[in-house]
Amino acid sequence: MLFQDCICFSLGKVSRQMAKVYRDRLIQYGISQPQFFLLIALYEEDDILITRLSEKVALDKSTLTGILDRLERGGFVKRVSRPENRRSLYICLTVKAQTLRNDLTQVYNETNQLFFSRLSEHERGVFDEVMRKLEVTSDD
Amino acid sequence: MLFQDCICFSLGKVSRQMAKVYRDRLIQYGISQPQFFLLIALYEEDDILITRLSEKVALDKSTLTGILDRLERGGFVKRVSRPENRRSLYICLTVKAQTLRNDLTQVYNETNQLFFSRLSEHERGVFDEVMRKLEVTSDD
DNA sequence: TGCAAATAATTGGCATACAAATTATTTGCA
DNA sequence: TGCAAATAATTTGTATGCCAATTATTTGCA
Repeated sequence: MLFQDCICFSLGKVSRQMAKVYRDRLIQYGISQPQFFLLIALYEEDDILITRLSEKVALDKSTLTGILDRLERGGFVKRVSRPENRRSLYICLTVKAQTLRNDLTQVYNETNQLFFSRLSEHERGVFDEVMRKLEVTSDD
Repeated sequence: MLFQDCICFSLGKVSRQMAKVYRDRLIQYGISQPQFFLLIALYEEDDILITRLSEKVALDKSTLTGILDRLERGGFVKRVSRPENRRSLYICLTVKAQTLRNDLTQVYNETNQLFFSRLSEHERGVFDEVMRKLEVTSDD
């Protein structure tokens, strides 16, 4: 089988290329693409547990620790501890992040639209279905 | 737009999940998924320049430096310098890597087949076309 | 021919990304 | 009630992955 025919390689390649498009558009805001996706996830659902956030963005909790460190250092989020359960930490958007909400949401929509618009209605439907079918759950 | 509808997020998520499937199957050979893909690319075309290899696998040359370091340390490849051009380095598979060729090619084909088989003939065609359309060249 | 520009690869710096181990806290059951 | 098991997050270690800068070599042109 030719190298280019590998689904995993193909997905990874396009994924990296697309990430760069986001990177270039996010430089002005001082955040990376993974940090950006976390903020978008938090715009959708603020004040949530790290474990919940890690499920949402499909990244290991230990990966989030680092990204959240940098987002917190940049003043975009805060780790909030509540007395009910001192084990858990809630991630909350700061005023700074709220202020950027419109801007970042626009980058989010426009960039996705940039790629989305290359596909026909039919292709979009099939693509979604294919992504759903390729998702890995608990099997090999 | 809902978070899950972002093409880039969707691609990255599935890409990471699929990488894990390869990872689990490669543990026994002592190589990582990126190292594996490099070897597969070399099985297809051995004795090639690093620059050529980096185009083939769509990774930055500086990224390859590290992966090749580890492959070389593991005895899978060698950096070969030729007198015609002392700037260039050719990457060559070792006997050890050649010996593993059948095994690794089988992992490569079987794992891809695992995912490929989840799609219908039509979906495969559309998927290829979509990946082609989403590739980023020199535009935003 | 000589030297600036181009090319090939590496280095250094930073940010993911995951797995295994660890810490702190809470649960649940004997 | 007490303590083992479960849970939440972090830490540690290793490996990507990219970019900008650097080193070494080769090209090409004035």
